[in-house]
Amino acid sequence: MSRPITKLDSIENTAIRLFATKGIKEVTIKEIAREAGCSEGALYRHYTSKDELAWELYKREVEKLGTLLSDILSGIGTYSKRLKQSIELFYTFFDEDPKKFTFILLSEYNFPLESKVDPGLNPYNLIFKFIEEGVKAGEFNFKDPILGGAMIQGLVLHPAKLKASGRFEVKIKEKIIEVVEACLRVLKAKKVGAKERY
Amino acid sequence: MSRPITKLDSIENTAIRLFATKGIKEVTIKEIAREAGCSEGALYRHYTSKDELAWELYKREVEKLGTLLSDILSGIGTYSKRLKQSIELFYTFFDEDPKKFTFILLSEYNFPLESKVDPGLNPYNLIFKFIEEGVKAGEFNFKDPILGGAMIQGLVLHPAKLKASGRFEVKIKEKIIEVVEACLRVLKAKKVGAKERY
Amino acid sequence: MSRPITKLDSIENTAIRLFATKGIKEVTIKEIAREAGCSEGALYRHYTSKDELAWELYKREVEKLGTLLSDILSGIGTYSKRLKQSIELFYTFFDEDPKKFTFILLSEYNFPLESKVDPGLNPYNLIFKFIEEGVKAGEFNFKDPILGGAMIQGLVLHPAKLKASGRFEVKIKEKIIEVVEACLRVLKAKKVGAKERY
Amino acid sequence: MSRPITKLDSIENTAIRLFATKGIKEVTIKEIAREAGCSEGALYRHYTSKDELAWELYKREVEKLGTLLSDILSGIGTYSKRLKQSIELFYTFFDEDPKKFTFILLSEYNFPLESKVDPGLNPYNLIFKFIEEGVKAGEFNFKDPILGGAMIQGLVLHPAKLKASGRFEVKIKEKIIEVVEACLRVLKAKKVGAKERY
DNA sequence: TATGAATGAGGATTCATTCAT
DNA sequence: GATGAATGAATCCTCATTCAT
Repeated sequence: MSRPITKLDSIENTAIRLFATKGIKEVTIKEIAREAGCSEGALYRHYTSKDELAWELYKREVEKLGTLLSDILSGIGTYSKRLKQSIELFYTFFDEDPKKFTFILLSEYNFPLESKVDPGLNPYNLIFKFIEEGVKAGEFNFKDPILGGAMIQGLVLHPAKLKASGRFEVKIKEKIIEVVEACLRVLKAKKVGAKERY
Repeated sequence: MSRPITKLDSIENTAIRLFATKGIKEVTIKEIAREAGCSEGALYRHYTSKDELAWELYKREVEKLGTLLSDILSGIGTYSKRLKQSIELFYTFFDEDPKKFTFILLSEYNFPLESKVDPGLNPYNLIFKFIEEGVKAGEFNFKDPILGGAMIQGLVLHPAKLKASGRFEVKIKEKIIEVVEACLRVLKAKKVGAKERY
Repeated sequence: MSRPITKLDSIENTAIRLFATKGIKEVTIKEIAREAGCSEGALYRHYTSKDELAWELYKREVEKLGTLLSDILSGIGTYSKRLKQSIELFYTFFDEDPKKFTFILLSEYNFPLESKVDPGLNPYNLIFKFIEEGVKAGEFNFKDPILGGAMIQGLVLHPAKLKASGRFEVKIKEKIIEVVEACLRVLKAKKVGAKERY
Repeated sequence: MSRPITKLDSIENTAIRLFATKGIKEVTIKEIAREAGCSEGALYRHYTSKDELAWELYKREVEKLGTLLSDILSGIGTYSKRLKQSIELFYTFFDEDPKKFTFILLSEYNFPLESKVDPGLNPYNLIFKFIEEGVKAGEFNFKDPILGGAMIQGLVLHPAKLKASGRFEVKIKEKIIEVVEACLRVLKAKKVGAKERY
């Protein structure tokens, strides 16, 4: 299903792997063509430029993730349960290809501001909306849902990013429970008196 | 105080601003020279290459932040208090120059692996060590301090990063209390039964 | 036969002509490209750098000459005869392209010391070996064959070099007999009493 | 006498040493200034450009050698004796500074054709004239004195050049007698029958 | 007068893109 | 359609020369 079947698949798999591993600027058309086993000119049959190629592949992967995420977040069950399923999704995605994961989740800034992923499939948007709904539904207890969403995103993604960069040696999937618990503490816990805290 | 005073200051301020805004690869020597109001050759009086320029500026800024952070984390008071002060530091630093902040905290991967910031001033290292100590001291209650550190880092930095990218419209400093509380919930809260959670 | 046939031939003929005429450092890639009627980038399809281009052309020409010389020197006939044939070879080679001739025979010092022509095709080496053999065989009568070889080399090449530099107006091939005779006098003549000489 | 006394001397000695060792193009003004212990600007007080500096130093050294050579060649004694003295002069000059020697005697082609050493002090010219006179005087027996001069020049200089390039391991001064004898054989010996030769 | 920072034209090289085959 | 040689603009960097101090 995810194996290269056509020549186009092969090009795209090669390209996204290279982009994710080395960064867009560091990958040359020649290199993609060589590793994909096609000519340089062939790439221009499907994409009008290297930048478009990078953007389209990025967008597709983001939206692929966004589709899965959307299915989970709009599913049934408590918000907490769906949050947990989302984190499992992220970390599964991460384990399949850590470099690609960070490319997808951390390189939006590589593209021009006018390039936009479908907002209904933008993982960040989806999480914001989800947290907001959870708060409205009374399951999450958080004053500023946007801030909450941002924090949850960082809390979940940063350990993966550190691992991908080689600075954090763990099996990321073994940490799912702890990460989920941390999220829920952030989102659900009753306020504690300031005195108690410091 | 933060205004360019000498020509070298001007070059460096310009360069780091451009690097932070567009990414290192996207900035040309010509562009730095033009915006700094000097010749291209002048850059090579102080730095042997564009890459060295980028690395030195990056390293300097990281270590500047690391020094301040180290002072706070090794200071007196409870771990919670010092954590709060650290977050205030980050968000102050962020407000001074949001683009620079994300450049400093998110671009280590732009540099060759052998380039290393002084480990005693590496903000990530410092936070890991601090959380670990807090756990040992019994003030933080967390099984895996490395994971805890990674989550805290993401939780604090991601809202700032989103703001810098224009996707999150808040005054980041107004959120300090909420962010601190979230961190403490992650690090201190008693375990809750699984049943209660989902 | 010596006309450019392919584009690569044209590049190489142009390059070696320019290198020989002006010196490697004085020739620019732009200039080679313009005179060869191709783009600058085209040069890099065949050679990884200007220096490699220069070295490869130099090496090829030296070894071409070395091959012909080797055939002659290892041929049949007296040493004197083979010496004569060698000088005919040099001067024929010279007449084809005087600038190239001096480039080949006088520019070894332009290249890094670790760059080495195949020693079995190095004209200087070949001549040294030949003179040494001629002395051993008793046909040449010379105490120090290395010195003898060096003198013979200078004696033969210097007239050509002067002519190439425009300071010596003769048909170099018309001088073959005189040059051969001079060589043989150096290599064969009985010693003369010192008194008689001065 | 040849020690640096003034700052200008120091600059010039440094410059010619560097030019002779590395080649003109490979030497930078900065390098000369640094090694001579003066500023870059200072060089322009005495010379209008680097090329002029190189040319003036070259010219001076050639003419210095030319002056000594002229004294010898126009001196008294047989032509053979004066030839011997000339060779002693060359090899003494060589031993003092082999790199400079080759620079002086083999780099005329580095300069524009319109740059000319005083013809009365040009070593090549002097030798040509000397051989010609020796032939006219009946002491040398050579049909084409220009060719003879060219051969003698090569015969004498080439061993030195090889030594300077590291390809010929001898004490060059110990070879004076053999070189002189070789020259005289070239210039004086009676013709030998062709039959006898080959 | 001496300095050396600053200049900027010029050089080698890269690489996205085109297009003849 | 597919190829990959050719293009040449754009990039980093060098260094002779100038000139403010």
